Amino acid sequence: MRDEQRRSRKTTRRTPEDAAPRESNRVRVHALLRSRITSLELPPGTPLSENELAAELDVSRTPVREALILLGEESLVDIFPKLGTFVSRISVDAVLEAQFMREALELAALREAVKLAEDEDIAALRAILDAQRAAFEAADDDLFFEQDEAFHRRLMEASGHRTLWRTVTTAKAHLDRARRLSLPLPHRIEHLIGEHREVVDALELRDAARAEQALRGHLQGVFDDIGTIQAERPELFVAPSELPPPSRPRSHPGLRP
Amino acid sequence: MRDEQRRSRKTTRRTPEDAAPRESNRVRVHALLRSRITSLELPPGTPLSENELAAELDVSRTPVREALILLGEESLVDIFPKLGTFVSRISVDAVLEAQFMREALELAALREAVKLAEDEDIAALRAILDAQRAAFEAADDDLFFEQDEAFHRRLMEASGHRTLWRTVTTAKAHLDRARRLSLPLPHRIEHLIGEHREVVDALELRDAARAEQALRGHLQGVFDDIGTIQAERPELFVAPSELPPPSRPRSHPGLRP
DNA sequence: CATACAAGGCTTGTATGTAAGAATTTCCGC
DNA sequence: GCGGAAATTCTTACATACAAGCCTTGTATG
Repeated sequence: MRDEQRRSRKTTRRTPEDAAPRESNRVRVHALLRSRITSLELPPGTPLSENELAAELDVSRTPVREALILLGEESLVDIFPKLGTFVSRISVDAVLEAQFMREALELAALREAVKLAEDEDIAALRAILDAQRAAFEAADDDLFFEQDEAFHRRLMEASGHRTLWRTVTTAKAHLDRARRLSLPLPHRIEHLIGEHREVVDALELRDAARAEQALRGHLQGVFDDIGTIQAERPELFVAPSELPPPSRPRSHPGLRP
Repeated sequence: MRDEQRRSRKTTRRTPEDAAPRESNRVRVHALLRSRITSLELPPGTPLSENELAAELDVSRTPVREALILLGEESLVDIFPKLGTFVSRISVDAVLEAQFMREALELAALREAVKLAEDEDIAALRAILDAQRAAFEAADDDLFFEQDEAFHRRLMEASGHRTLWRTVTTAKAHLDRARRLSLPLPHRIEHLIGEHREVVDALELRDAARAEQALRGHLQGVFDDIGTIQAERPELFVAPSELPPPSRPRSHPGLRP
């Protein structure tokens, strides 16, 4: 199984695809697991065994382990030495910090975007808005989330800060997991799109105060939903300053379909 | 951090030493290298070989490698696959982003601290100020830096955001390396202490506007110094959007005394 | 029946071996 | 002397073997 990776290396010639130095297994595994966690395909509490993941993904333990360490650094998994690794439960503390951080960074960027945004930026944002409405009407949750992410990312790019999105992404992870659960509420969705539009409108008019107010309200509104979710799905959360190491179940639900 | 989570198990007995479950080699190596890099003991451009580090630190390559991957994630080292790993040069882009991020987060926290700070917080901050002045008079650069860090950290704690400091720390890393070089300028130092004091004064008076203005000026001033440093020590910097993989020297200067 | 206890199976942490890329050096043909 | 290919030697990426801790569970013993 694992021998397939050894094939096709001795190439003397270089096809255009080869020019891009195939990303490492560690990066791939990290991206894959991250996606599965933030999409709730792997819900909080799920045990993640290095051995099982290595077998499933057909790589050795090494890149899997390295990916898990990185996820642990993002607090997306909890690693208990000699005991096990688990998808982290959603911590109210972590969500609060993430919300604070996101608000501080996105608002600061917005203040600069008001001064710097070009027509091109406005157009790109409006295009994302349209795509998001289309996703809503098609009831495509995944696509809707993608476009939501794209909107905030593009907004930050308009402020000239490109590398900063990475930091926001890390902070967003815990928020996103909770938000996924709130999507079934259909009235929220249309509201979200309207809030996005208001930000763009204010941005186009170079109205810093209004833009800031609109974005702040938007981010706060998203955050408020989380309280509702916690009441409905308490098992996904962990109370502040309490973190019980989950006992190790023999079965690993959710890993194999 | 994540270490104290293992308390309250089925222990029949626990000696005091056992209570602290000896941190892993990976964590130790990571902390050590990070310290050496931010203190400029390992200057930008220094090659870091997994084998050499493992031999020097008397561990295997595995924890060394994992520590390097984490440092790469923080952009403190650049890993070129199959080529080598090097202490990253100071990127003007990265410094700009770090400065922006730090300013956004610390100012947002300060706005909350004005509302929340207790007498105890003010007293702690003033104590740090005294210690910093003492370090200045003793011409102890390392201690001065420690107290500078302690000041900003304590300020953020006063805002109630404890875990956020970790994020700021990551952002600060690049800034700190540059700032280390500017310390020899003695007139700056006294100025810094004065700026710190002004922040505390405004905080005590609950004067949000003045506190914000003082902290913003302080952070900006620190940043301005970096331009001077870059002119004096260009070899430590890398121009924006240019990243030449450094050729691999046969000797590894600076690693062994 | 209850309980102490040891064995086994899981986990992560660490060490080490193997593969393959990239830069330098060497050496051969001319 | 010079050019270029091959050998050398470094590197990281990956695979795997071993060590040590923790939990479950079967079992013997009171």
